[in-house]
Amino acid sequence: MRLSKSFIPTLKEVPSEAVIPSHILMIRAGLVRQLSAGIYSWLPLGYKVLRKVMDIIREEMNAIGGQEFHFPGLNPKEIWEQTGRVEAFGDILFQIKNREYVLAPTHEEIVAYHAKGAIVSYKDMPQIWYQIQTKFRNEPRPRSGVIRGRQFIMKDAYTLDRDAAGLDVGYALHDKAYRAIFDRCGLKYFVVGASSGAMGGSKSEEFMVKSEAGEDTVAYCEKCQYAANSEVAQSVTETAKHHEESKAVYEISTPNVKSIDELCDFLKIHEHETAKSRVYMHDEKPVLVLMLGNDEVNETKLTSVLGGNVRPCHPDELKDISGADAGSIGPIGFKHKIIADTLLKDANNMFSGANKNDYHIGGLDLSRDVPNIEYFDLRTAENGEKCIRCDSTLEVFKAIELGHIFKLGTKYSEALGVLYLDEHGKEQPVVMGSYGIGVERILACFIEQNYDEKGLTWKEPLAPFDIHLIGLNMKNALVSETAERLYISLIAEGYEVLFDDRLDGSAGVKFNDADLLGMPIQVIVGEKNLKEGKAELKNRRTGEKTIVELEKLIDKLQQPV
RNA sequence: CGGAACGUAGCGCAGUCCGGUAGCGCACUUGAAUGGGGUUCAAGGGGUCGCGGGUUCAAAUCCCGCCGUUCCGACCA
Repeated sequence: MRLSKSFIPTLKEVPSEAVIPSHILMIRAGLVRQLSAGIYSWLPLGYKVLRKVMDIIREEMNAIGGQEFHFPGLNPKEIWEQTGRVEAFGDILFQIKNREYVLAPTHEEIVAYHAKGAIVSYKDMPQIWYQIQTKFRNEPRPRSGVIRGRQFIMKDAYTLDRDAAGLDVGYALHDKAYRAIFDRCGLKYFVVGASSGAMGGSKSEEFMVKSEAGEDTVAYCEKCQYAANSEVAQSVTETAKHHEESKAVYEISTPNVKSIDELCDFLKIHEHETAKSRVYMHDEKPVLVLMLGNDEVNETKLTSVLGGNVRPCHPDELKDISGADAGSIGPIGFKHKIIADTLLKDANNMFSGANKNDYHIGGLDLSRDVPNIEYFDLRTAENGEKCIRCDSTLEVFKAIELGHIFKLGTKYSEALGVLYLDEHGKEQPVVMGSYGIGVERILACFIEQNYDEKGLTWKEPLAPFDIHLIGLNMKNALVSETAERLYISLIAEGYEVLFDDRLDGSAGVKFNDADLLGMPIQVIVGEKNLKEGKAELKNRRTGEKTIVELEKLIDKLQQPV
């Protein structure tokens, strides 16, 4: 493709609305342009890469027996009401104003709708249905460019099976296909076991890419590949000590001491000699949660331990419940349920709040002084702690969710009446799985992992072009004739070539554009080398330059770099 | 939804405090020079100063309301 005739608007300056590297570079290299918050237009160069990603996805989905559909983005609201998801999605669901339609944020309902009455026998299954299509979600806060948008392209797949065993097979196939897709795209990723969440299924796994721009926090063990969302991640760390001699409880005057740090300073003690108190409302009944030292309560873990609704108490509720304000609350004399983190199990000689403002207690022995205490894992794993599986060191970092595979079960088939007859003539609900990939996120993540100070650094198979051919001074007849000839023969060799044939534009402009656009190989044709019948090859990634005789250029390209 | 910032030419920004006929750099057009790392010179074109209202002889500038964009947080099947 000739640059002189292409719409590839590059930007020298950093657009002010972009913050993360992939977003900045996607705009600067003319891949995308923003239309509105969380809504992007794909420009020709960006869409070319996106098509390559989609082709890889199609190949791998077809390889596991997937059949490609194209479902409508506009859906009748009625179907969404039947599964209760108009309410479940709430404000995230876009609703059309002048007709009873919604813009589909996902397609479980539509898949179930088409399966109903068409998948009627156990002989009709298994089925793998997928599509690559635009989804709409009214995100309250779009961010990070294409990574979190109000409109985005998703590959979503659905399996229809007769039973759980069939679902296991479909699930495993998708796991395999997803690994193949992300491997082929050249991404460094890892797989995280996720909580089943509100979708109502059993097992789910997330495919994640480490990134500062991520919205999930995960704990990861390099050695044994243990990976978990920090909402559920566990770790091994030092427990509170149990001393031989258990002191009696005594009260200490601690004026203006509120935090654990202040208490440790004031009493000259270690943080692991203290038990921090947090009060939550569990279905409108107070619960005291004790944590070791400064550990924070992991509210996801707390909620799954207690069940029901859990929220932190408001500051003005605390005095009524405990007799003291935050900073002086403790287990002794607390009249409601008390639970503690496992690190505190059987701890004694501990310091904690006295349920009396400006007082703390010492000599706390949890098993002696708190009769009905129960212990659970309630803390959040932190960077540098030990892996629960292999005792190696855990790394905790932010990550972007690229894909999610999910065992749905029969929630949608039951709600919409998608039933089949088994070999005994008995009516059964179809068992579903759903599997998503953020197509644009693949591209954004690839860029997050592949760029330098000059710009993008593509590699096969996502590179929009194999070769960026630069004719330096195209007003020079020899240069332009040679470059034109090279352009034709490179294409004849089967390369995808972007040809900078612009008549104006100095060498510096062309070099910088080529580095910004980041094709793997640059072929540079200029007067200097042409005098000796040579041209230059440059490896964009390594910056390595080689001067080659024109006749040998194509041979040289075919050698591994 | 809570907190904060910003909105002036295609892009990046100054001007706003302290009201008085809208500026800079890049990009663009024309001409010339240059031609291996964003080169140089000259001449140009392009702006309802986000929108609406108010104060004033006079508003990009002060006041009120709205909209938009971004960041932090909450939310995230």
